[in-house]
Amino acid sequence: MNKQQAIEKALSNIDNDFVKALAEPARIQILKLLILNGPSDVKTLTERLPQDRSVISRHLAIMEKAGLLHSIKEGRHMIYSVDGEKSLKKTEQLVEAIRQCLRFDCC
Amino acid sequence: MNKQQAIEKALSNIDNDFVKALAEPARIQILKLLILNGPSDVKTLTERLPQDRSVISRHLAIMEKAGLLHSIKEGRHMIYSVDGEKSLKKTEQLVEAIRQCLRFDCC
DNA sequence: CTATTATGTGCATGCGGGTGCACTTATGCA
DNA sequence: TGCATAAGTGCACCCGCATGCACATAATAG
Repeated sequence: MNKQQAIEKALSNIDNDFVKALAEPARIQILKLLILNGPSDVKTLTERLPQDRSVISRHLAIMEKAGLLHSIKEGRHMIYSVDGEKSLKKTEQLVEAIRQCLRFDCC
Repeated sequence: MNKQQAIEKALSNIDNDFVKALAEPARIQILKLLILNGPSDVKTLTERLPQDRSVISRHLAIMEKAGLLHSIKEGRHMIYSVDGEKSLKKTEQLVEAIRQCLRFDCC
């Protein structure tokens, strides 16, 4: 594998959806609440955030798709919680991508 | 320091400008070219990318402000290159923020 | 069975930001 | 001293997306 292929491979590990999910302050606030209070339903989160319930619902969907959260249905309630394992894995994958690239940068 | 303060402190280490800089595919392409070909001026980068020169110039400014790149002026040319040290530092700061948060998530 | 509650989704709106053109500024060259 | 080249910036345009309202769907309570 040549240099260009190696760099492309490393950069392809930067999950754009994951990074975009982290790039929105409102979503970081949701993350904070979920970590602070544990698994929560949409209504509870909405009561502690300025945005409309529908907005929170959409943010949660984005974050779940990105691998930050997972959800379970409990009757009428959707309980969202941090997917710690997958989040950490994705984050470390990001660091590794950057590391691999920087390894080429000096040569 | 209580739990909420600890989480807020950890999350405040998520540099929004840095994450946003990584969240744009066009900027990842620029990063790729800089790693592959080493320090380059704006014109050279533009010749290998579909966007207008002014667009590339603005992306470079954003990336420099985010800590991904640094630049030196050489006559008429602005030479941009990857700031490996700072990039890696910022990335690891991001992982550490996530790690600290997840530490609270289970308890 | 009906009313209420929780959630998701279609739609319209506004804003941030990526994009390109034209212009300006700075620097090197003849 | 002109002239060409490199880079940054003001401006306009447009797209993506966050936001909120209204409506639809699902599920529980009475």
